[in-house]
Amino acid sequence: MSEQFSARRVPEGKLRLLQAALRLITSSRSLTSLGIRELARAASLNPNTFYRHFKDLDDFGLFVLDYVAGEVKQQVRLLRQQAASSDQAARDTVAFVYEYFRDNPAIPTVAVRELHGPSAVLRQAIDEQLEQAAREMTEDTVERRLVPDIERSVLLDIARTTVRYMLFRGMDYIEYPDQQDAIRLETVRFLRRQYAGALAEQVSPELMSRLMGTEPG
Amino acid sequence: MSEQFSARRVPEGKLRLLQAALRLITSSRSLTSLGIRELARAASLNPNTFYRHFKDLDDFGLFVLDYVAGEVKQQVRLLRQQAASSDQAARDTVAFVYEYFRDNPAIPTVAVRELHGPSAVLRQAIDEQLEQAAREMTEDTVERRLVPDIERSVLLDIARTTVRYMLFRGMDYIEYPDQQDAIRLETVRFLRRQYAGALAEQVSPELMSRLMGTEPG
DNA sequence: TGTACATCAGTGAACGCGCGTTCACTGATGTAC
DNA sequence: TGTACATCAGTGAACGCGCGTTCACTGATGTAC
Repeated sequence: MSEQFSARRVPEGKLRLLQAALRLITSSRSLTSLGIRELARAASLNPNTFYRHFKDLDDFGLFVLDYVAGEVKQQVRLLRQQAASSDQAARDTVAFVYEYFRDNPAIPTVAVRELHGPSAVLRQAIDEQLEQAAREMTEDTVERRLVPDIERSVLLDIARTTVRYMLFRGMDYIEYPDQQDAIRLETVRFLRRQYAGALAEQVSPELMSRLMGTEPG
Repeated sequence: MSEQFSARRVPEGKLRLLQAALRLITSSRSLTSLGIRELARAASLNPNTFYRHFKDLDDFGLFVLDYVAGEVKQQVRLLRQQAASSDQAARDTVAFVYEYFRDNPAIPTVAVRELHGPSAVLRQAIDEQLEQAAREMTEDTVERRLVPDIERSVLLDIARTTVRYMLFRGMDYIEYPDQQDAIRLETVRFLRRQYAGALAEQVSPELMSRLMGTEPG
């Protein structure tokens, strides 16, 4: 029903190329290394159809990334709604994200591969996405008072690290299904350790400094 | 002088191909996506010379990785010698590693790109390298009593995370020279926060748990 | 409501090019006697 | 010590193939009057 409108707006071929890219990425290719003919073949289309919708592969790459960003944004909204309605523990949030990765493996895969990949344009696009995710996570932590009394800049710092941590752990989560419990557990421990450390340093920075052989700050 | 022996053993062409690969990787390519003719061209060699030394590109990839691993091993030995002779702070260790990355950008680049890249063989090889680095770091921390009273398994966990953290921050360190001070500082903070967190949790795990909404562990 | 025309999303054939790989050859170095 | 031969590291030409890209065409959908 509602398909009628959206399906008419986005042409069949464009959609098929997008889906083919996501499939190819998941089965161990990197977005940057895909070819036009390879994509067309995987989408059962004439190679030429590519040019009906995209200028070149960079153009296509950004389109795929845009789609992925949209999906993630939607998922984050969902996550925050759930978090607001119940008092969800960090553990559940972690589980939620990893389950999402497992069900949509193309998303963390493309992110992790292009984050340090050869294309500067894609790198920056991914970086902005991660920065936004970190900001959302910080907001969330503050609003829900999960960890009181930690400076906002420190929270943001932790969020940035955590987002990247979960991204690369997400790849393990997808690849080794038998380790999923362990990965979730380690992730929660990582998060706790970070917040605990931030708290401890606020309580007695000079003790920590002596311990680590560095100046406070 | 000492060159005579090693230079005779490793043929000119093989060396030139290796160097070409490191150069190409640094200037924004990924090891997996290099071509035989591309390598030969960059090394000013006949394409066919490649086959005198390598079976195929996978074979070559492993050779490059072996070389990189050797370089890193040597560097780690150097680092530990320096650390043993002076009582070097974490800050200096961090600086040392980042300077090394900046002077040898191909090393972190190839590691970060192939760690989650399409080739399972290379992924595993990199993973083993990182695991070894984490073990060395843990050894070091214990021997030098940098952070007393933290369980060894927790130290290893922190080391693993730190190695990966420094790898991807290393990419920023190379790419944005004006942010080098900031990156070093953030890295030290990250390290401190981890150790501080581990300590805090050992001191009062139940407080932390209540704070984070998770069971201890 | 019907008709004429434009636009859009697709196909198919063809192009020139760079790729990986093979074969035949060369000159230098190492080894046996 | 000299000579004959094998091995090694390189070159050059040629192959067939898949690639990106272009041109000409088609049928369906949207729009103007």
